[in-house]
Amino acid sequence: MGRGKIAIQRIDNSSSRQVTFSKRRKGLIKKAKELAILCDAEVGLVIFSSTAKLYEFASTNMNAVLERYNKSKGEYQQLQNPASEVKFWQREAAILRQQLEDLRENHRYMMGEQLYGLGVKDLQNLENKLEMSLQGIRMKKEQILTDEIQELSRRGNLIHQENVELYKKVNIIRQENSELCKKVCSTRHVNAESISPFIPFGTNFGEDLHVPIHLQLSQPDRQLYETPARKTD
Amino acid sequence: MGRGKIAIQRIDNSSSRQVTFSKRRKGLIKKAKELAILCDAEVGLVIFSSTAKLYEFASTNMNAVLERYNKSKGEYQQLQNPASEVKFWQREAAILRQQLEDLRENHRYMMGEQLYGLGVKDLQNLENKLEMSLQGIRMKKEQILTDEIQELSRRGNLIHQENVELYKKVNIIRQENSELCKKVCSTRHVNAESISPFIPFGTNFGEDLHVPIHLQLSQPDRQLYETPARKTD
DNA sequence: AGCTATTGATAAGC
DNA sequence: TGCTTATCAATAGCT
Repeated sequence: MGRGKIAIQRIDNSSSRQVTFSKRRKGLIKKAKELAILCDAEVGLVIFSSTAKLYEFASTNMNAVLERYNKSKGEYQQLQNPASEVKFWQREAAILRQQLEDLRENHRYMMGEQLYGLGVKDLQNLENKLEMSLQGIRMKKEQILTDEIQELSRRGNLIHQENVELYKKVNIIRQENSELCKKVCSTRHVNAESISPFIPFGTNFGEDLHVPIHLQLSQPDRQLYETPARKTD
Repeated sequence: MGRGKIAIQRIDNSSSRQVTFSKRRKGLIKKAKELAILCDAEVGLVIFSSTAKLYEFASTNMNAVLERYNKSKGEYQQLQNPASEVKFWQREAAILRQQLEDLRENHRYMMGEQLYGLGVKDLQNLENKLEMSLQGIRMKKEQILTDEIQELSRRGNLIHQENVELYKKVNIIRQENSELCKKVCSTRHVNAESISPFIPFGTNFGEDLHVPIHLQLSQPDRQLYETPARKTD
C-alpha cells in the first residue's frame, strides 16, 4: 500500500529503510493496540531496530506478558554445573552466529545485493562463479527434461506397439465379421426378407470399424510421443 | 478498512470478536514479519487471546528476543536462572546450527552443487535468481568501470589543457629566444666571429624545441584520454 | 515531516 | 473457518 508495491525483502538503501522502519513500527504498534482492545487480548510486542534501539508495546505490562509467556511455555529444567556450561554454549553460539553472518554476507553477494564494498575484481570473480553455477544448473535441468522426454518417448512407443497389435486384431475380427455377415446374408436370403434392415447395418459396422478405429487409435498416440521426442520414425 | 469503520473498543458480540481476533492476529503477525524483513529488525510478538490461548511470532527466535529485551532493560533478575540459561544457550546454538545448515544447503544450490533433490521448477527458479544476480553484478561492475573511465577521461582532459598552455608558453619563449638570438647574432656579427659555433646552436635549439615538444607532450596525452573515453574531438 | 496515489487490510455477509 | 467484495487504512515515493 503505497505509490507502488514493494517486495518484502531487506531494503538496501539505509535511509529509506530507516524511514520505512519508523512508519511501519508505528503502524504495527497501533494495530497491536487495536487488537488488544477490540478482542480483549493481552499483547506484548518487542522491536529492535537494525541499530539495536528498543521499541516495545504491551497492552497491560511487558513483565506480566513475558511472565505469562514463560509460564505458558512452562519449560524450566534444572541443570548442574551451570557457570562453565553457560560459557561454553555462549561461545558456541557466538561462533555459529559469526559463521552465519559470514555466510549471509556471501549469500547477499551471490544474490547481487549489497555490492557496495566490492571492487571490479571481486565482481568479476562473483560473475564467473555465478556463470559456472548457472551452467551446472542448466545442465541438470536439461538432463531432467531429456530424461523425461525419453521416458515419454518410450511409453509412447509401447502404446504405439499396443495399437499396432490392436489394429491387427481389429482387422482380423472385421474379416471374421464380414465373413459371418456373408453367411448370414446368404442364409437369410434363402429363408425370408423380414429381417432385411440387419444387413446394411452389419455391412456398415464393418466399414465404420475399419476407418475410424485406425484414425482414433493411431493418430493421437502418434502426437503423444512424437511431438516432444522427435526420435521415432 | 472494511465494509464500514468500527470504533476501537471491545467488541461485545463474542463470536464476531473471535472472528476479528483471527483476522487481525493474522494481519498483525504478517506486518510484524514484514517489518522485520524490510527493516532488518528483530521483532518478538506475544498474543494471548481472551480465551488465554497463546500465539507468538519472533523474527529470529523468541528466547533470543526476550533475552535481548531483558538485557536491554537491564532487568535480568526476573527470569533466567542459570540453569534455564544453559538450556537457552543450547537451544540458541541448535537454532543457529539449523539456520547455518539451511543457508549452506541454499548456498550449495546457488553454487550449482548438490542439485539432486531439485525438480525442474526449482532449477528454473534458481536459474532465474542467478540470472537476476548476474545482471545486478554486471551492472555494478560496468558502473564502476564507467566511473573509472570517466575519471580518467577527466584527468586526461586536464592534462591536455595543461599541455596546450605549456605549448603556448613554449612557443612564446621560443619566439623570445629566437629574437634574442637574432639580436645576439647581429651584435656578435659586428664584434667578431670568434664565438660563431654559438649561432647555429641557438638556431637549432629553437627548431628542436618546436617539433619534438609538440609530439612528446601532445601525443601520449591524446592516447591517454581518447582511447578509453571516445569523447574528445 | 507532510502529501497523495496506490496497495493492502479487513468488516460484512454467506 | 474460508471466500468474496466494498470500504477504509496504511504506506511508498516524492517533495
